[in-house]
Amino acid sequence: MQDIKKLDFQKIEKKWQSKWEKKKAFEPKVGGKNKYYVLEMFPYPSGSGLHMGHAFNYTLGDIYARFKRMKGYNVLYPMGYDAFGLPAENAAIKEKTHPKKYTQKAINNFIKQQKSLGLSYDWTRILKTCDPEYYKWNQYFFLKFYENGLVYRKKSAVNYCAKCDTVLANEQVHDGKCWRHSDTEVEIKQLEQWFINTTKYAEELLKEIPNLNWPERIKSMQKNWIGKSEGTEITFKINNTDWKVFTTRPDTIFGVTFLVISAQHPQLMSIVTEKQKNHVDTFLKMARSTKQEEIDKLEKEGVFTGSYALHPLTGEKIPIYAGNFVVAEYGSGMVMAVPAHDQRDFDFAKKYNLPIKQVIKSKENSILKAYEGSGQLINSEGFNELFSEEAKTHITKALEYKQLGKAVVQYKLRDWLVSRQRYWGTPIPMIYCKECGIVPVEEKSLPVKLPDKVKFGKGNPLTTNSSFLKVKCPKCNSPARRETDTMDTFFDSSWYYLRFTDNKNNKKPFEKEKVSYWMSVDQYIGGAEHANMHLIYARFFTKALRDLGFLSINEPFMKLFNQGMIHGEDGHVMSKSRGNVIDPLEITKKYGADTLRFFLVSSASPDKDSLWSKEGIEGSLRFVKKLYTILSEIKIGSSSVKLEHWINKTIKNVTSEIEGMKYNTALINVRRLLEKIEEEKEIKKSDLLSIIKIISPVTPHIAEELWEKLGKKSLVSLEQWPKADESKISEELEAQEKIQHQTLDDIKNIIKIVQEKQNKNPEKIYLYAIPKELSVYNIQYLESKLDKKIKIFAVNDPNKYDPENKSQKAKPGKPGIYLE
RNA sequence: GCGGGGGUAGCGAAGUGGUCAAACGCGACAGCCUCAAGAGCUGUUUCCUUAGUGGAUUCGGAGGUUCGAAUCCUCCCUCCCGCACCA
Repeated sequence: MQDIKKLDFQKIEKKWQSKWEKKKAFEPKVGGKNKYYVLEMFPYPSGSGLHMGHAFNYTLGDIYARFKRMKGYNVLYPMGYDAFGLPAENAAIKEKTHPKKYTQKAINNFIKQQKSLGLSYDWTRILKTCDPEYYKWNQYFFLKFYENGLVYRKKSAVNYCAKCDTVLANEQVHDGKCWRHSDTEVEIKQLEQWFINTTKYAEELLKEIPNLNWPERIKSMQKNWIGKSEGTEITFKINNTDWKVFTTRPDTIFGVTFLVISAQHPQLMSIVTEKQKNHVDTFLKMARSTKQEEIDKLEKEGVFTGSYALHPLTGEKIPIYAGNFVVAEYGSGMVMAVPAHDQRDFDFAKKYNLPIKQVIKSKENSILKAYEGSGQLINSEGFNELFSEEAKTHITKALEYKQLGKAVVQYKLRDWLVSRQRYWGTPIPMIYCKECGIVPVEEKSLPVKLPDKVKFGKGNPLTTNSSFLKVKCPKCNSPARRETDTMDTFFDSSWYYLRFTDNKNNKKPFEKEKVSYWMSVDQYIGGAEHANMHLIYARFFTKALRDLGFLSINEPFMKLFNQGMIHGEDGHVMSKSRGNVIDPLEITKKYGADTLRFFLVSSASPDKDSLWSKEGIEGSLRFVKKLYTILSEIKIGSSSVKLEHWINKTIKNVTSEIEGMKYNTALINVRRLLEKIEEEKEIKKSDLLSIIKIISPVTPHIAEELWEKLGKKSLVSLEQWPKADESKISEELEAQEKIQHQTLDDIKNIIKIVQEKQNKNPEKIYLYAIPKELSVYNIQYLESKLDKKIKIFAVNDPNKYDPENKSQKAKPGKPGIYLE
């Protein structure tokens, strides 16, 4: 019996999945007022297939898409594959196959698994970024960016991962290590690379954050990443050349007693004197060999360069040190040190016996610590008595007047390094000509196709294909060399949501009309790990494309939802090495897709982490079966007033809870409703249909099956979401129901006590209600629950049977009770 | 250090000023069903007390506001996540 039921679910799922596809149920067209775009972060198709996190992510989106569709929206809900990338290339090499083959196989597997979950994607809009039809537009945008000064090539200190064998963007370095290899220190190399001018949009990226309906933590992460600080850029003369220094505390300028230049500063050697050269070299050797982990605990160290700078306001000679604690890439890589008012400078000064000059009044006259707060200026000729805030302005103005400084804004955000020395990515459409220099590929020659035939081994595989490598210069026709670097795959994922709106267009990346209709994405769903990567790049792209006339929106994703993580039964993150991985496909086979979907969204609020549990999935199976059984077996007739109350109340609650993505509590309401239905003999058909509708986003397969069983020819997935009839909701009725339950509990309690204490087994029950409430008690219900005879009297009934005068105990909402 | 989010009954998890000893699930226990097991069904699940009552103690800890606090305020402890010598 068990097994047959399980098999039924399997069959039902297959049946409806193919019906949805045949009937093109989920393929929207441009048009209509209420568009709604639901999107999950598209997956990287790994060879190991879908994991539970994917299943969870897509279930969340699917429920939402189905709900919005039934609410009458024209819903765009597409799926694609972030198919380029290093892991595929490496995996393919390992398996001695081609990345293209490897990826295609992985994608096919993903599609199969996603379909088996019953996800309502518009499969005609599918896209994969490794398709030339897609990456052609990557190249096109790259050229457009180049034309508009948003792409440039520059030699600079870049991050390099030896395991990836390529350079990385700043965002891909986590804690000094490669984002893919947490055991690999990133090396700093001086290389010439392609950059995208993301910092041009730093201010706008920051400014718009408060307007986004995103989780706070993602917003704060982006804010920190962009890292705006306002301050003053001050010029110090060193050997008659200008050196700039950035500070947020120009009010402390009279407290500067030395300067510190970063040990990694490219021009460091130019200010090191002959005499100090040896010292500096020794120091650099030591500083360079320091590992990232040690930097945390590292003491501030430095060495005198031998040079002095002139103080811009006092003209004093200020010694310059090279230091290990100054970040080369931020500001100008050199800082002015004010030991009295900056703890780091203080530590440094103490260590090397440098003077400490107080310029801000502080309450405590401590010499153990720097006073970092603001206050009234002292020892600052011409600015004494001023408070920090006004002093900042005045001093900056004074510097501006002397042309030795200006107010500036600094960001931590760096330009996006996009070139990668790897094969499996979009070729960068550039050509190097000996005569003409860097020449962009002409638009009509796009796409620059990734050649299949390359040798994998050391270095960039693209250099091994000479017919790819050797080209003619588009300008002068002389022999030239093609760029062999490919693009960071985050380039691909920065605009895929736009391509979904018009994925088959082979003349343009997308039609403006279509993109204007569908964008922005109304609900985006994905993990938090992309806060400072994909989500920043995509925002940048949208703004850049807007300014190039492709779009008219400012932000790609208005609402963002971060799902929690599904942990293994042991409480740890699911991982192969821990052996706690649960494969969604296996679960679907064993318990059915509806059960898996139900389980994933019922155990906890979807934004929180939750635990996989065998008992949990089995509990979900029990419920889904029960749901199906009860709804398919209940007699069609009329609904009681009580049932109507519960149905409408449930519709009302479930609607608002799904809207707010509180699927877990929505399902609790459904559970309660089912209990109420169980207590009934029959139900009105239209009520039953409404119930099937509200369960259909979460358990779509059994919903369709039940819908069909009731003689419906349509798809419930495309039906109108029911509206709660407020007039049927009666809190009074619910209160009365509570009284029944309370009375039932009371009687049971008394029976128990009587049985235990008096060893009697009462057979008859007498209730004494206050006259007004006589009709509130449902004697039939109570009798059926207790399997005993019950008589009810009004407390003032002169003929009542009440040997122990229990009627005196009666209160509103509580009858007197006598048993015998 | 900075920023964000948590700590609720055996476990998971709702609840953000009264209707809260606190939904729901899981587990556990008891009963029914059954030859038996599972499934299913019914009930119990902070403690004491009790013919349905009354009381005590609970929502990380300590204080406070309030007629009233899991919910608001202050301080502290603790866990998770992100950034981190950014001048």
